[in-house]
Amino acid sequence: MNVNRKSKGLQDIPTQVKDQDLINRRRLQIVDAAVKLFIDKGFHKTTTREIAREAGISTGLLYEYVSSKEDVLYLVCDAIHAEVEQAVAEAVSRVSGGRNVLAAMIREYFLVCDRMSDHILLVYQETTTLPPNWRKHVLENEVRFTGIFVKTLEELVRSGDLPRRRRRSLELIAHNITVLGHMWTFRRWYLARHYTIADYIKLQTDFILGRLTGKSSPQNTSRRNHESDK
Amino acid sequence: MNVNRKSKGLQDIPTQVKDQDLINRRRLQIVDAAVKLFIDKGFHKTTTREIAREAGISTGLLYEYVSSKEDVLYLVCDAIHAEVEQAVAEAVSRVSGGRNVLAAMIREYFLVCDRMSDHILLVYQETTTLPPNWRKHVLENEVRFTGIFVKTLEELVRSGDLPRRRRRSLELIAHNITVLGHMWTFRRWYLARHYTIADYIKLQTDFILGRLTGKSSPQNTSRRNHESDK
DNA sequence: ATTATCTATAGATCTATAGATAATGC
DNA sequence: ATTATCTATAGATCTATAGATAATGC
Repeated sequence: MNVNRKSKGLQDIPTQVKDQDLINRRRLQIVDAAVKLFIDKGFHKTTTREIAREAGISTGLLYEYVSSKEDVLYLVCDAIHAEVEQAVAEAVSRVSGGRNVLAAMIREYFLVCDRMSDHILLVYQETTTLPPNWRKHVLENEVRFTGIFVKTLEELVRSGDLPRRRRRSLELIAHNITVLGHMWTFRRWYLARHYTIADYIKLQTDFILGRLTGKSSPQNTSRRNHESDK
Repeated sequence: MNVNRKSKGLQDIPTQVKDQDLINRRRLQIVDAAVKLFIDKGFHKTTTREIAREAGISTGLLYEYVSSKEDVLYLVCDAIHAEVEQAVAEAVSRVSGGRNVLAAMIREYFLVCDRMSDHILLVYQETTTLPPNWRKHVLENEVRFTGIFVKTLEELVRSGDLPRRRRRSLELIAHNITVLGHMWTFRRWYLARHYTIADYIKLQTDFILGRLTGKSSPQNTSRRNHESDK
């Protein structure tokens, strides 16, 4: 699985090389190689030599594009975030507005979590390895991402599709949705034995939406009709 | 925070030393030292020398009680699990039976998560570092722990306090509860800025129980009365 | 001439052990 | 005599860099 093409992080890190286009290409090689190795053996057990070899460049050249092994990890985390975010944004843009947006968003998001399990897991495990200021940046990415769900929830409340509730309650629910997606990645070894991703989406959507609408019916399609905007 | 005194793992690892009592004491020293250091700097950045020094023994002696640095990590993970489990079991035993058991359990469990944030986070981050068979053991601990909630949920269904639902649905809810406790540990840096642990417990309990009972009232005390057993 | 790349390795570090010493219990 | 402990270090390894070489563009 490839990483996003235009991550912000690519610009943050100093380099000796002048050609911006070359920098981008090389860093993509490096990130792709590193993602593969880190997923396979973890950050600490991967050597800079291996990263360079996998990326098809020399160890020396690697250090023209990053100044430390941790730089590589930062680029990797940032790229993964960008890819998840883009995949979700894209999937969500396909979702027709109006009622059921939330269920559709959850579905698309969980599917991305399923596809990118290994990547998401990697970020979970290695974020603490980053130097503080970069860790902060990675964590802020998480919060920004959660904001997507906050926004949707607020719109649904405004349109009357969801009952009113406090902002902080909505925000926490957005975090819950995000984390329940991640749960599929870090409990997958167990969950996947008992549930398909489709089962998982179905059950979790019921769990999340059931609460919000105040209904206990397993189907979440039977809310107030609101067909006008489609 | 100290680790549990009688973890199973203490027996699993070979040692040169004969005196079982001494083995237990020394390994506790080692685990306590390692927990502190691992939380502080992570597993990989902690050296065996440091562990030995912090435990008040020589590096050589350390290797009489474990055969590798990873052995130490295993002991640590196992001890943390045991401590969390014991703390929850103890707290739960104080909870009066009948209705609201679940809310009370969630409360006690979340409070343990709050107290043991750093420890739980450590297990999350370093489990993948373990050799496969031990990782498996640690992951099985997680599932067994989740079983506590499954059991409670089943009892509530049986007693009629909760509406009927499929076993696999109950099981997933148990996982959700477990993971939402963990969420407080790995999003704490953000959540704690906006919510106290009391807020968190309140909101999450509403979220979880609201769904189960099919009620949207913020109070979860107003279910079918069932005072007879108290 | 300037920029990009590679080779070879200095320097630092860390795990695990071998062999020496101290403590214990018969 | 046996068990526990310590000191000192072999051996392995890894990151990051210095200096040499190749490619590029004027």
